[in-house]
Amino acid sequence: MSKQLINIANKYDRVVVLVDMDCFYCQVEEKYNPDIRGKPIAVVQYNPWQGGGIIAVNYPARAKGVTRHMRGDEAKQHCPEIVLPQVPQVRGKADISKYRDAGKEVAAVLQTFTPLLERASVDEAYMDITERVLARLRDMNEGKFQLLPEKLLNTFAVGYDSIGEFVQKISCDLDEPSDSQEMESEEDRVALKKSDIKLLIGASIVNEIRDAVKQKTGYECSAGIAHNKILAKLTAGFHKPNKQTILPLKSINKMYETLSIKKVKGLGGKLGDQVCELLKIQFMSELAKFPEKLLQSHFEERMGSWMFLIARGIDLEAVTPKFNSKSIGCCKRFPGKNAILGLATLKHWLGELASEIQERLEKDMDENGRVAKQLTVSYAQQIGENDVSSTRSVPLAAYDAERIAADALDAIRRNTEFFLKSDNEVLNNPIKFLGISAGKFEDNRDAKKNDLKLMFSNMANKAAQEKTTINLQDAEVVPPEKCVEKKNIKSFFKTPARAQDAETISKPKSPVPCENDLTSNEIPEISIAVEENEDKFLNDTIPFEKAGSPHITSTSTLNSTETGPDIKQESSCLRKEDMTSQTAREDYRQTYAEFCRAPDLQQATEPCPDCSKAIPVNQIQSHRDFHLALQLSQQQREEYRNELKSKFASPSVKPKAAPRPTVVAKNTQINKFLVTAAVQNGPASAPEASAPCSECGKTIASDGMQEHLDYHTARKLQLELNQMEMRTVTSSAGTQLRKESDGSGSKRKRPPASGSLKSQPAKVNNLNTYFTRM
DNA sequence: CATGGCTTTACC
DNA sequence: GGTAAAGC
Repeated sequence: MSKQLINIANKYDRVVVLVDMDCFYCQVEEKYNPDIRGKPIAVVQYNPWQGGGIIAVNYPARAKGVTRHMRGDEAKQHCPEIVLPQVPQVRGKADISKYRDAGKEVAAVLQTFTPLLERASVDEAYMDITERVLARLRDMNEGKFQLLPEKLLNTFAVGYDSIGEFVQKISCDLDEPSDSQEMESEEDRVALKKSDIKLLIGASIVNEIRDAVKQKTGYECSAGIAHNKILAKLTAGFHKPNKQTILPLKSINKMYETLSIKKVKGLGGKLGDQVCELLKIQFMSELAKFPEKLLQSHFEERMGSWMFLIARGIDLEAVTPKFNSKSIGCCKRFPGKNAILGLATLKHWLGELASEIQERLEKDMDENGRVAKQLTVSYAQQIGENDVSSTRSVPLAAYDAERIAADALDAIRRNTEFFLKSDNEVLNNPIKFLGISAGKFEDNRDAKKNDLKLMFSNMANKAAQEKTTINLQDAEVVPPEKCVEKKNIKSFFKTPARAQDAETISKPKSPVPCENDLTSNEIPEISIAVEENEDKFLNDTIPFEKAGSPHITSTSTLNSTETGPDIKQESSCLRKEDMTSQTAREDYRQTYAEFCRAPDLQQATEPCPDCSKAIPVNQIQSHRDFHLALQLSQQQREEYRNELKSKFASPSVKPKAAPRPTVVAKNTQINKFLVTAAVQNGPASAPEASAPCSECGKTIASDGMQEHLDYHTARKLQLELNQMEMRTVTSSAGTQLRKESDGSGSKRKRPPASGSLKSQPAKVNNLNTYFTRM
């Protein structure tokens, strides 16, 4: 289920808006602390190092030269009177729920204007307002609506000095059919003009949207108005704050001439660098000189097509309704000497993260009637010089912090063969980053509520989606029945046996009204869309056993196999005190053994004959193998074959550390693989260290690593050879296969947004009187 | 050690 | 499923 695309025939038919809150975190702070309104403000994140990291700067502060990427102290130098509100700190980490809630509040207002709202981040949302534009156009033609100048306050048009100039130009076009210098057909000219009119009307609607946001939430925002998402996003940045910008079709080419490729969303990172370097270009206009095939050959097939189109101002990605995020997670870094060294510390932070997750998941269940089914834990370990990150997923059994923490720990431990040093309390490899996230949400509303009406409504919606129409009626969906029997649901998912759970259940919930209620009545013809509605409803009939089916993981093995009951007890003891006292939490380190422990003794080494570096004696053999492998990588392709064959013939390389059954050749370049191997297992490796295998992710003791990697190398070589042979023999079959898997989901067509301008002769002359007045 | 803490997406 | 990249 990749991105929904619209039909290319409709590439200019939509009116797409990107609403972007101006320095949002600062606005939130200003709203709740009127004393600081209008002053220079930068929101900083807790870290006391040099005054904390700045994550948002308001415009008065920007005027003084304060930027992101500054620390609080530096900001003070530029602007001594600056106010530096702190992101709240809960459970020893930043807590941004304040801003999340504020973002939701804004999105709820936006949603009253169209169900085609796609939240892109906490402070950004795309809207497809095509339907509203067409409706207004009809009203104008019927004389029910007049586009007055005040509807276009704070509006700009790319390529024009003022919006008035743009309006003037549109009306001139209307009057003078002969636009000499361009070789356009009459039909093209009319279409172009109509697209401008739609954008202009769109701008008037966006002004109303922004007014509503300001009036209902107090927040200001900027917006870009264009025919697609990429351009809307780009355009929103042209005039800020509290302004809006139109991108007329005809201005795209001129704008592209000076627009750096790296400004385009998706090309701002390494890919953009690659594009610029490989093609020796810098601006978007230059990108249009390359044929699609060439772009596809340099990059991925899909990416090449995307680039080809966006170089022409075309982006077919649909605005897909989305209000809630698909995953809920939190994480924390432990840089430098903050690295987690001991099991007890690890448990501590997993507990904190899990606790936050539980809280947010419960809130999410209340608000959205859904439950997460998957838990993903990610972590980065320091191994030698570099940090190696991994993620592992397990079923999410219950919204229970202790269970989540235990399962997360279990997942880490299961993935790491030499997790602990011999004393069973100090980690072999320090942890520099920890994250827990929950996803794979399933609907959790009572099956009883799935009455026929709801079913029908959603099936109709599904059918409509398959027909891939967008209009308001079709997008209309019964809003999620929130707050339905949540207690029952909750008690089902919890194991009441646990004392903590009982507590949570009895904890009174504040009777928060559904946020949609606040605004949904304002504009009666629009109702609220449910995110990803189709398939989920079909699953609603599945009985609860499935949803709540106990995931029998080894909480018990956790106690028995590893550390024994002591640490677990210590940890839970500590937790209870932690919850009550902030200072107790800060002192957690004092109680942990690993902080009082002497470092391990160094192991005996011997110089390597090849590189003369000191290598632990028990690793010298594999280290020399490593040199051998490097040599091998420098030889020619033909030699790989021979090398491979001899390698397989010899029994010295065999899969000793049992690999996963589904090892796939990831890097087609063998050199790349060998380089990675060198970095991870090179001479820098600490004695007794273990490392995750760069290929299968499994943690392997360093002295066994080389053999393990050799195994992968051999396997890769074999796979590559196989692929080479396959390609030469059956190259056509390969392409067929790719097409088949690509074509099904991704290129779903969508017919024109109903009633494109072509089908409706716009009585543009009515506009004329207004236009000339501007 | 030094933006940090998010979230999403595409690819393998 | 896991990783890397991207962007706010």
